[in-house]
Parts: sequence; C-alpha cells; structure tokens
Amino acid sequence: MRTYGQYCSVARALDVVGDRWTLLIVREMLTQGPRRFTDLKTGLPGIAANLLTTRLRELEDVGLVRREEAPPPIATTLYQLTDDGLALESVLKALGLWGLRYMGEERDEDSFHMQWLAIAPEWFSTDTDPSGPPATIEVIATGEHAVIELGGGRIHSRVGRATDPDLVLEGTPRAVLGVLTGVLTLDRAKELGLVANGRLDVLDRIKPVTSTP
Amino acid sequence: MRTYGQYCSVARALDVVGDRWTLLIVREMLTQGPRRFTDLKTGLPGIAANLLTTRLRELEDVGLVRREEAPPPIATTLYQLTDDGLALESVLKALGLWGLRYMGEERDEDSFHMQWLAIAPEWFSTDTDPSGPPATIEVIATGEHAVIELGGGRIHSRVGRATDPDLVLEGTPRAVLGVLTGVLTLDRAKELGLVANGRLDVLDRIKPVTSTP
DNA sequence: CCGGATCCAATTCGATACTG
DNA sequence: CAGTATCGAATTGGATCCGG
Repeated sequence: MRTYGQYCSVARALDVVGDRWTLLIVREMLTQGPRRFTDLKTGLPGIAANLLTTRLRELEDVGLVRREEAPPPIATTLYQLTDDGLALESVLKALGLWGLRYMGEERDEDSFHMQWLAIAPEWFSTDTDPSGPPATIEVIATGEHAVIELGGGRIHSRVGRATDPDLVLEGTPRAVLGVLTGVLTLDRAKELGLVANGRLDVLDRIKPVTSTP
Repeated sequence: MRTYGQYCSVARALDVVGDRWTLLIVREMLTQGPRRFTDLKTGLPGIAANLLTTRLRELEDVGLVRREEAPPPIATTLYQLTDDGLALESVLKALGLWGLRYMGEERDEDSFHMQWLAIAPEWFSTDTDPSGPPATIEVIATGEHAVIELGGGRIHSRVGRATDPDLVLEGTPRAVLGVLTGVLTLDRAKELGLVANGRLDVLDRIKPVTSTP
C-alpha cells in the first residue's frame, strides 16, 4: 500500500482505498452482502485473480473486510465488510452520483450486471410522495430482472422478479437507468427503445436527489 | 486512462478520477482556486513533474480542468476546475470525512500544509448555534496560520492571520484538527500539547457533521 | 467447481536530469 | 517558472497450474 505521506484526511483515505479495484470490491460487498471469492470475481469482470487475492488481504489488514469460514454445508470462506468498510457507502454514493454524468454513452465493450443498475434508484433517486401508497416496479434489461419498491419515503431495490408489479420497464441499461434516475424523460427513453407497461404515474414520484449533501 | 469497462456510474467515475494523484490535484484546485503548475507541485509533495503534466492534460481532456493563459503581468498559465470538476466537492468531502478515522496517528514522514487542516472544520464540522454571534478562531500549527470564522450557521476557513480573534489555538496538526472536528476533547488535546487562549466556549459550538448525507 | 499461487509481459510510476 | 526526457522500479493484467 503506497502512501501519499500527507497529513490530510483525503490523502489518508486514498492511501487506504485509492488503489485500483479497491472501491469496486467494496461496492460488491456493500450492495450484495457477504460474498465468496468467486462471486466477487464474477462481479468484477476483468480483475485478475491474484490481484483480487492481494486486495482482499490488504482490506483485511486495514480492518475493512472480515473473512469468515462458513460452516458446512457451505464450507467456503465469505468476505464481508466491517463497520469501517460499511461506512464507505457515503463515498460510493458520492462517486456514483457524480459518475452519472458519464452514463449517457453505452460502450459496446462494457460489461453489465443488473445489481449495478438496481442500486441506482436507491442511491440516486428519491420518492417525492413519501405518504403515497407502496408501489412496485419491475425492471428488465439484458434479460436480467430487478425490483424497485417505493413506500414510506424510501426506495429499495434488489435483483430478482416481482409478483404483480405496478409497472414493468424493459429496455437497454441506459434507457432504464435514465428514467429511474430522472436524467431521461419517459418520452426520450421510449425513443431509445424503452417499453413501459402499467401505471406510468409511479414514475412521476421518482426524482433525482439533489447533488450537494 | 485505463477503463474498468463496466456500465456502472461508480466504475465510470473511477475511470475518470481513479488514477493515482488525480483526486488530490482536484483537492488543490477546489480548496485553493486557480493555481499555477508550480503551486500545484508544491501543494502535492512527492508528485513527479511529468506525472503532474500528464494528469493535468488528462483532466483537461475530460473537461474537468480548464487552463487559462493569465495576461501580463502574471504571464503564466493557470489551471482551474470547470463546473464538472467543482462537482467533485461532494466526493472529496465524503472521502475526507471517512478518512478522519485515520488521522489519529501522525507519522514523522508526513508532509503537512495548513490548507489541508483549514478545510477540515468547513467540510467536516457544523456550527450548532447558527443564531449565535460571529466568532473568529486563529489556528497555528507548524508555524503556519489559518482563520476559522463562525457565523450565520456557516463555518468558513482560510489560510492566513486573523485580526483580533476570539480564540487562538496552537499545537500539533493532530491536536488542532482533533478539537476542530470534535474527535478530541479539549482536555485530551491539551494533553497532546494544545495551547488555547481566549473564549473557549466558542469550541462548544463546533460539532462533527453526521456521517450519512 | 472453489480459492488461490505462480510466472511473465505490459503498463504505470517515481526520481533525476535537463531545457527554453 | 513550466515543463520534457529518460530510465529503472513497482504495479497490474492475463494465463496457467494446483490442491481440496
């Protein structure tokens, strides 16, 4: 772990999590919970196995990750974030919110996992009608499914299928992400191939969070 | 600029600002305003000149930095953040707030600049008495001076000397930072060598911001 | 299959020296 | 002051191999 050698909390933070891949490894465990080595490798297309090994050991050494030997019948080691690791959520939210400005272009070589899209409305959007009735949106992109649930002023999302959703959205990752974060109007998203079936008014409740915390 | 190749806004953000030194270069311009090449190099102890050149060009290419040829008598080029660059403030705040947990240890080899300390109360603390009278704190560490001003619920800080401050704090960077961010009690800081002269009650108005935005 | 370890090529970084 | 040029050191990426 190379250090910047500066007595500054930003530099200190980057000393710990500034290396390549580190924050993306944290993202995986933060949004998915305890993961096996192979799960992490799958969720991080392009990472070399030895580098993942190295990073996990570094994260363990600085106390951001805890490894747990799962008992039989699983009989494998699980990697999970400690409280200090979980506290990085605000950093990932700020980075992801800022990075939304670069989501306008989809590159052909880009990999995609539904969990990256699913977290977007939970982190970057807000329900403008907190006292409104609960609502469920099912999202489909590249054949994968996710569920967005609104209720009590909170937006929660997870990978998987919904039973009896109020609205179903299907399209490219970009089109779906656009409407769920408010950077695309529904009309514009439809021009990009989005198909929406159900109670479209639910979308009016979703607005982007204001940038400055 | 190596890319992670993931359609995820966190990964996209790291594609742009995840390289070594990049966020620290942004920190300099964000907290200090437009800077010359040499100013940046001075504020970033340890960076190689060629790497600074490379990073500045990359930042310019992605539209986060604008270079401006200052007219005579300055006759030099100034580097400043664009609006997209300024929007990284929330990322640096989140990182710096998280990184405070690592400020407990001062390493002998660490470099220190007053501007790194001065930004701390502005970013990581809050005035719990917004309707209280304006107050001025002068801070001295390693021979450098800074001014912290409270008033109207805001905390503002800058490098330099104060005229007629309500309180003067002098000590090691760690001791001063500790009291200004609320991670050290005044008594504990005094044990670490802090000298405080003036209206100590002003310190009671300063509390750490809550972690989650 | 899972969780690595090992090896090697490609890339990036850091230190120093040098220039207009 | 504001960078280039150069070169060795360190890091990263990719492939392969291995014990349970």
